[in-house]
Amino acid sequence: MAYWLFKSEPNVWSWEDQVAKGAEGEEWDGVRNYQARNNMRQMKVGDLGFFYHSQTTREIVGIVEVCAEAHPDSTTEDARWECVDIRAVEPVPNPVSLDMCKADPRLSEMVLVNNSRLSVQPVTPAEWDIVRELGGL
DNA sequence: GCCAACGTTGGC
DNA sequence: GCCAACGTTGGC
Repeated sequence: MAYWLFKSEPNVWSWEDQVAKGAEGEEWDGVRNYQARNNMRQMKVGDLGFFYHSQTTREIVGIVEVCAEAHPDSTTEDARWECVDIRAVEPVPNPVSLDMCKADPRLSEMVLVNNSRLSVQPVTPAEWDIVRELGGL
């Protein structure tokens, strides 16, 4: 079981959009970055992830679960790009902002803090627990 | 809206 | 295979 973080601009695909998809889930398509794709290739069904809103509120707002492993991205003909499907599991009661992550010394190695441009990131089990706790879960 | 950081592309 | 130019992302 591994942990991840998915970043999305809420005006393009928000947590509310993800929740509306329900248990069926939705393709995490549109990723055109090799590092992010390689992360998705490593995902297994049942892996959990944080859902992060970039650009606007900059906070972790929900928990998602991988419900389909990497497959071709339906939004391109280019066979290089693959994506997984994810479904919403539960909201984070107290969204965890980027500032909160930066302020917590235990999260100083978090990819979100150090490489803000990577859109699909790994999260360590220790970071997972800390962020859940900060979020009130 | 600006700009720094980063990734990708393409000429050589 | 290097590197300059360019495009994109995302925090501020």
